Amino acid sequence: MLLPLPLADAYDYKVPEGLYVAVGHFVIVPLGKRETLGVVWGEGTGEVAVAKLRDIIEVLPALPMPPPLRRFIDWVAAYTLAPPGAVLRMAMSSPSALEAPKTETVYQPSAGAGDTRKLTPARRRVLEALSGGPAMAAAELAQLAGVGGSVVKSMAAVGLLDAAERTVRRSFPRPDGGRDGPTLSPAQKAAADALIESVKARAFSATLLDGVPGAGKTEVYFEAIAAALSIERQVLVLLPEIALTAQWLNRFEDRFGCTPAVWHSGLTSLERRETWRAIADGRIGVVVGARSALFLPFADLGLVVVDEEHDTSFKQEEGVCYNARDMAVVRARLVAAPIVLASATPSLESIMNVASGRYSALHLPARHGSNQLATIAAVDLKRLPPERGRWLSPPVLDAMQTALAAGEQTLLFLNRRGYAPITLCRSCGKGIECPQCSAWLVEHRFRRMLVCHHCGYSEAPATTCKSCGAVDHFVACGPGVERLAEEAHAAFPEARVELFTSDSLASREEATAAIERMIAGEIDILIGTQMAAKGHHFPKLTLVAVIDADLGLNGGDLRAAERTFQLLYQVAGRAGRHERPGRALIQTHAPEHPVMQALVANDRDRFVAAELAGRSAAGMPPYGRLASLIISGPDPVAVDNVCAAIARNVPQKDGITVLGPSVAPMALLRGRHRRRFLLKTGRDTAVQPLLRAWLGQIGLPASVRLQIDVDPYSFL
DNA sequence: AGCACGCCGACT
DNA sequence: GTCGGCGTGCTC
Repeated sequence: MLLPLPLADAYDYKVPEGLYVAVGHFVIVPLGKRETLGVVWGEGTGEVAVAKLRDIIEVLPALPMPPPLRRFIDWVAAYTLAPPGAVLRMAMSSPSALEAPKTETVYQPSAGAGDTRKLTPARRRVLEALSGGPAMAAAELAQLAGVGGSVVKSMAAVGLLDAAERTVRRSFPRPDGGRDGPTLSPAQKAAADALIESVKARAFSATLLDGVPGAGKTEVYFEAIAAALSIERQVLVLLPEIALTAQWLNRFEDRFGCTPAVWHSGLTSLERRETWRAIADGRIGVVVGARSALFLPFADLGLVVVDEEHDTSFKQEEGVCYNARDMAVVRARLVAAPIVLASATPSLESIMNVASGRYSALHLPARHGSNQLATIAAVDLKRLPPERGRWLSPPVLDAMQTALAAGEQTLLFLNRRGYAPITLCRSCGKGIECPQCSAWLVEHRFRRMLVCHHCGYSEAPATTCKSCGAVDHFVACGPGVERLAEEAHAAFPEARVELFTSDSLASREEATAAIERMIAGEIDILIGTQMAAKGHHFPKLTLVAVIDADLGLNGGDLRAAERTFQLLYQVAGRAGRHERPGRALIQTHAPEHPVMQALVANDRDRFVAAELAGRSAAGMPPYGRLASLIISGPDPVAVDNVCAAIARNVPQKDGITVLGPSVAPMALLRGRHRRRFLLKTGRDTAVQPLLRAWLGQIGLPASVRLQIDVDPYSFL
């Protein structure tokens, strides 16, 4: 029995006499003093004395967990070294879906109701209302026939109507794969045909769908979705949470006649339950969701699509550390279905997988005429700096002026929430820090708060410095989006300026409304964090200015250059996607940096080649493998003791390097002191057995946690 | 993850 | 005197 708890192993239970239990059944079992849900995982281990075993209480009236999902959970647990129960937990996110669905009583004419002449007019109308149609609930039937509820009841009592119980289920519209799609370019058509073939093959295959922004990747994989629908198999589309927008759903609806089922953290428990059930019994054809949708109990999954496959938000870094893009490939393999990975800037991992033949690739060239890529230019901040205390350089201000005069829109991109990233005391020079993390508190001027972006701690802005007692000596340092909005207002008082960040737009609805205002041309200057960079089409947007392109490049992160390139390439792709030519201006202190050079030359291949060469030389992914261990706890001494024990057992083998223990980036997070080890191996070394052997014996005091992250992404 | 057990500060 | 804070440990 696997319980959805972070226990090391499955638990054994007895099957009471007369209870039928099979592998995959959802059950309720006793655990200590409480009862918990579980899934029958196998015959039992026999490791616990039979006398100690307790009885299964109940088998739940739900469809058993499909075998491929069980195998997937085991696979993910083994790969990530997470307890299997912790992975199961992600696959049981809607426990109420396992309970018996609600039923209602519905009525049909009985066999003996043939002769209607002797009936009262009211009774006759009831039978007419039912004639030829489906059975109906009493209230609905009474209303349709224009009679009181008692008429229906009495007819049932005298045998004119047969009563039956029917489960109440939310209905989901079925996307129609048979509708005509848009006219595809020859290249799109060829790619779509290849994907349709792989769907029809009902076998595992992985395909990278690679094309510049606006090349029409979505239309191409929509054809694969249509093919899966036509053979009655289910489709899972994974999108970064941020890209699951009304715009995407509208495109889907235009193609398939209805919106797909969605799965994300914002669903109500009712929506989760109904969606979960309909996926399990196959009534839902297409689910689009964030990474957690990987663990849904598909009855017959026939196609997986991961859009924006390079996006770092697919990587979960808390609890069970996994990359949904990589696990999606495994999920597809276990159900023998094709997977499509789509991106304008594929990850180096995927590019390598294509080179090695594990994935095939389909390339979409830019479509002539309709979508020209923006011209990209770097602005050298050393030569053309903004005024002191300002962040918009003269070339950017000029371009904004021109765009405004032409009635066109500008996007100012800055990946920094709040007013200013640091608040310093001019008297003693100290910055205001979070008490629980090694991070600066960020001023949010509109909310009148200082906020830690790592743990959520906040405090009211004070006038007195905690370090030196100076009064009113604080000064905001550096730019945040709020400050940029202030500057844009000052420079263009007549322009309509709006902020687009997770702070200014509290809900999905507000974000949608802001996007609509932008599309309608009601905004002249949009100022946003990466929320604004992903997945939107703004037809009147012709200028994108990247305020601080160097932001992602500092900090010694392995993937910094790759991430910066992907983000800036995406942002630049926002400009001029319709008839008007777009411009992207990238403010940087390092115009000579290979990332900037590749961007300006619009040469992705050159960037990829340079980056791959560097990774290869360093033995880093995708040429080598990494695992990170984070040891954390409130007491630094206890943390160091555990680190010492881990360091004593470091595996000694050729081709294995262990770095650490070192103070982890974010040395203090939510009040926990953090240390880190980094394990580096060759590409064909399996790191899991190594880590198991190494860390298996280490005893951990309860307050110290060891988190293993196989294939870490950010090193922060 | 719960839920209990257990050992030290402010209260009816 | 106790009510209760959450650190530690166990659950087939």
